[in-house]
Amino acid sequence: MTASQTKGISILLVDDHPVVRQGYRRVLETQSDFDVTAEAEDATSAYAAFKAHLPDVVVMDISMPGASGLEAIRNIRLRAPRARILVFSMHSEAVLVKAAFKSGASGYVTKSSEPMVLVQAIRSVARGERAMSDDVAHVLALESLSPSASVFEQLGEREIEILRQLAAGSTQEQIASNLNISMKTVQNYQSLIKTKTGMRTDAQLVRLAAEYGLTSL
Amino acid sequence: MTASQTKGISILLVDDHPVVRQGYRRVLETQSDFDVTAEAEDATSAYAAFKAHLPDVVVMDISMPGASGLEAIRNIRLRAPRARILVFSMHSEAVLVKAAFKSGASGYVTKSSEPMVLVQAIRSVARGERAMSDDVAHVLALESLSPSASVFEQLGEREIEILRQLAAGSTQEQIASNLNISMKTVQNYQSLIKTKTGMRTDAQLVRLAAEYGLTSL
DNA sequence: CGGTGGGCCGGGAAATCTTCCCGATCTTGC
DNA sequence: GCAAGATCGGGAAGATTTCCCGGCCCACCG
Repeated sequence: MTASQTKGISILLVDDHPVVRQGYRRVLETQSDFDVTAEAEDATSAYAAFKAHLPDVVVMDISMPGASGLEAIRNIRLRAPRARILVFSMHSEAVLVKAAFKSGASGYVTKSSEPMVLVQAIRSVARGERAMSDDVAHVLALESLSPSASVFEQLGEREIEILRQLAAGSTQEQIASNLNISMKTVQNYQSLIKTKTGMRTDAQLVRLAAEYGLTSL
Repeated sequence: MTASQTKGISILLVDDHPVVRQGYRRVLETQSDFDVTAEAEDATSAYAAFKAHLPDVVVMDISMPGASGLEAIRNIRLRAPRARILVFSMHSEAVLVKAAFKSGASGYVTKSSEPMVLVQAIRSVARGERAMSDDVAHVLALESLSPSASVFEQLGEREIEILRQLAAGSTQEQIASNLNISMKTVQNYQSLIKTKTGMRTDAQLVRLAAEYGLTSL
């Protein structure tokens, strides 16, 4: 049923910036066996687009407003376990990379990579392999060696997402609404995050998050 | 000497992400009177590229690693006061926008804008006009209405010092001790600072302070 | 299987922090 | 002297934080 059976690789682009999507297209259309069949601009519409087009590979930025990109990945993989998702992100911090793979991503390429790195990575994941850019591999490799786990190591995915939104300046109410949980739960997580990381104030959390690239600032 | 005299608008692209630069190119090359003559990938090389090509318009992302994009703007305008610089950013916070214009930018367009918005903005700044995307205008307009004209200038010395320590991660208790005042006073200041600046959470205060260079981070 | 551990979700209650009110002092400038 | 404004803090109501608890689901293991 997918377009991949006979010839090219069909691709769904997910990014909230139109111009960046244009950039994907420009790079990808130089490859005759690539076919960009759809685009989506947020996590929620990503699954709809996936269902409608059943692309061979989803190329996705995970730092999008609102719902987490990680959740979108899980969402897609839940209903389509054979989906191949390639994360294309500004950040290469180990926490994020590991979270992405754990959520079901097949590859991870940073936006600072040369365009051809993205192209090669797409081919790899389309073949069912894992792929990542050099810088990501470097980060992961170092991470796997050091027994000194980063502060984030001990944070669950939910905790990381809440920390990210907190650091971005969202109020508890907004976070609760974004994640469809109660404010009480947000408060409990916030408190838990502080004890786990050893931070005492919200301000320290912001700085911690910024240090690890969780927020742009 | 520049290429603009007779026909098209020559453009220098500055962004640290190759793929994003491809996106610029793709959009801009649809315009027959545009001519993307150079690219740069960081703030420091931006001036060199400007000097070498003397483009009519510089399209620049200001959130780049290392040196501040704002500094690059100032750098260019210092030696070439007639340079036209259009900021193209992910963020539209009033502080950033104002800082950009203050540094010498001629326009400000967010990356979430439709591509044609960027195109029109480039034409505007090439004509010597100011230009910005709707969302940026919205933010600035609201800002100009609020009694907090400059958000920051209206803070007293004591308020700024407390904001600085807060943003640095100090607890109320530490601040009170440092300044030899009661915690209650610190709390009152903190509250006052929020209302004056329009920030709602501590996290937003940290980001505000960081954007103004109040804290290193 | 059933048990165990972990992540996720929230209630309860006391402690703490925030907000918005108020008055006090002190300096500055007219 | 007097007004303005910066600094300092109390009081009280409301919101947040902390720490405790139990329930749910899922993955792993004996």
